[in-house]
Amino acid sequence: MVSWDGNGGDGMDFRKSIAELLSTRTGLAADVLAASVEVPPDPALGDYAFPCFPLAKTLRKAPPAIAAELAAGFSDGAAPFLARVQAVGGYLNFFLDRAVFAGAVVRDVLAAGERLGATDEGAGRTAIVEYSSPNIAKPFHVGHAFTTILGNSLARLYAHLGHPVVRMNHLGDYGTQFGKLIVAFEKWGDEAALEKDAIRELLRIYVKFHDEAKDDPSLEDAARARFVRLEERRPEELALWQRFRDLSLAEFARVYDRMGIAFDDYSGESFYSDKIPAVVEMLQAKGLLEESEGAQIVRLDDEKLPPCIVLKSDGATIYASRDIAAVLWRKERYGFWKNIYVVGNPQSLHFQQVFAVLRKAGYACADDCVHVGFGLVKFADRKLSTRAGDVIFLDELLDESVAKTREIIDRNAELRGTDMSEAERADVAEKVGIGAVQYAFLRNGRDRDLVFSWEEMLDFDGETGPYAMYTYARARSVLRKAEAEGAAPADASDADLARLGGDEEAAVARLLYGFGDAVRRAADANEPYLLTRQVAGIARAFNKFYNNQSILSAPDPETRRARIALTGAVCVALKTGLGLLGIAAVERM
RNA sequence: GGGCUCAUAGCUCAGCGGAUAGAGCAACGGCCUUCUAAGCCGUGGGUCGGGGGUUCGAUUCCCUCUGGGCUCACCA
Repeated sequence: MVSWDGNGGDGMDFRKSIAELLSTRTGLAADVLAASVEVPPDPALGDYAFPCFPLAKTLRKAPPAIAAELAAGFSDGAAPFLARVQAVGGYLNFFLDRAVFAGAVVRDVLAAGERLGATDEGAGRTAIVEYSSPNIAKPFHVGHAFTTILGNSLARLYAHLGHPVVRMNHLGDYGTQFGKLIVAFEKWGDEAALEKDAIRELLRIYVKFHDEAKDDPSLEDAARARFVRLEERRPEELALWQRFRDLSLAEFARVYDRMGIAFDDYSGESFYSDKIPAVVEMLQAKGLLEESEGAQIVRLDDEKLPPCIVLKSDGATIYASRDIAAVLWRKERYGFWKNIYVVGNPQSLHFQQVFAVLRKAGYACADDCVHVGFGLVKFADRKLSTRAGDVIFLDELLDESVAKTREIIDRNAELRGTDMSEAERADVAEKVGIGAVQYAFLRNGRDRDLVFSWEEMLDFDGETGPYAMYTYARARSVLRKAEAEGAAPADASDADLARLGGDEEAAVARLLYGFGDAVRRAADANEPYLLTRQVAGIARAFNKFYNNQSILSAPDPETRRARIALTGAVCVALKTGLGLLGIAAVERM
């Protein structure tokens, strides 16, 4: 029997077992063979396949002949987990014993529970994930959704793999813009409006400032002067800055709470500001700094990158110097294994420069810094623009989605005659509506630009967040009925589980089996969509099973117990998978 | 102009060098006296941007061209 590790580790590896069987028959190294063992495009062709084409040259035989010969070497009982081995063309196809396979998968998924796919391989290796990082006093719009949702999922994935995780929100809470806000608030600020809706009020006076500054350049000077005083930590300026920051954070927190997102560290730009002089000194001491056009720069010609500006010609710091200081501080504070930046693709060059400067300065940790970029969120016909007022607040988007969900819930409740309370309807609408938005950002690879469309965002048909959540709710509904009749997933015996040999059941089992691998691949590539697809696949396979087979009215008690167990395993996988994407599961919808 | 990135069905996108290129949406046709129809089943739909090359085999790797997007010093 194949060794089996229900926690999703490397134990239950049929590919490896097959490679070992092939190794004894061909004399080739098992790990080399494992690399070429693949999964056929159609399950009817088998569960695994070994292409014999590469052997043709060394064996001086036609691939189909090699496949046929190898197949003959696999007599019945070559391995207990194999039902049969068949040569088709140049391929050697392996069929797993379905009942053994499905039964083993279901048993182990149920045993793993919410630890499905979890490992402790990351123990002692801290992963820092920097994400969201909004600017204080600016609207939190859909453009911020990508980094926030993506980063949240990555943090959860790393934690699932055993890494200590530090979730960092690198707030944009410093700079001349605060001088502007201080000037603008003293001139035109509205106390009541600030208390009521801080960001809208701050945005209003910020826009007002720019309008007025066109006719009155002295405003810009005043703003610079106030920022200098802020840097000197004068009480008056510091108090206003602190207030703007606190009020903004409180508003951000509302959105974060709704999405189940939290941070361990809110050290933003202001925090690193006093750590920059030491960095400049260090670069100077290492002879890396150079003056050019009045600015202090580090040349990166040998890295084939444009020079990195560390100090502006007026001596002020710039975001590159802040980010360099941040890496060094984080290394000292957390001793990170990986320092991950979930920041849009347009900043790719910036991070290359920052990492290159650190490398030149001799810091090995530069190689542990990773920029995880992603595409822009834009409208079909134009860019998202704060200035043009073309923003959709993330809150508004969530509200729309929740409202749409609520309509569907009410309609369905009437149709089905269910007894959902007002409180439950509200709770479910909130979770499903928000899950739909989160899912939309995790459905595809992160590199592509995401064209925002209300229509698509609020379409809950097909492969969407609500689809996966609906499937879970449906499966839970079956289990509740089973429980009411005294049956539970854990009741199934090995003999019962041997009944899971049908096409639909095997398809579900295959996808459940791939769960752990999907989690690891998603983390390795920093691509949560790899897990999203696995979750969607499990949901689709279960729906197909659900529509074609009876669970509670199965033909016999053994099959019924087995199918209840399978349904339980699907619930475990869906809830765990959605959780890793940052999406809540609901019991009814 | 340099760099990065993308180009696959009408639309949005998957596709670790391997079998007949897949999914969802949209379109069309079916399925609620039986476990939730936000579901399931079926049909149609493709010169994988163009051209070379490597390979037993290329949507996948290399080169080149075309066309988008982002970026290239004092905003982040």
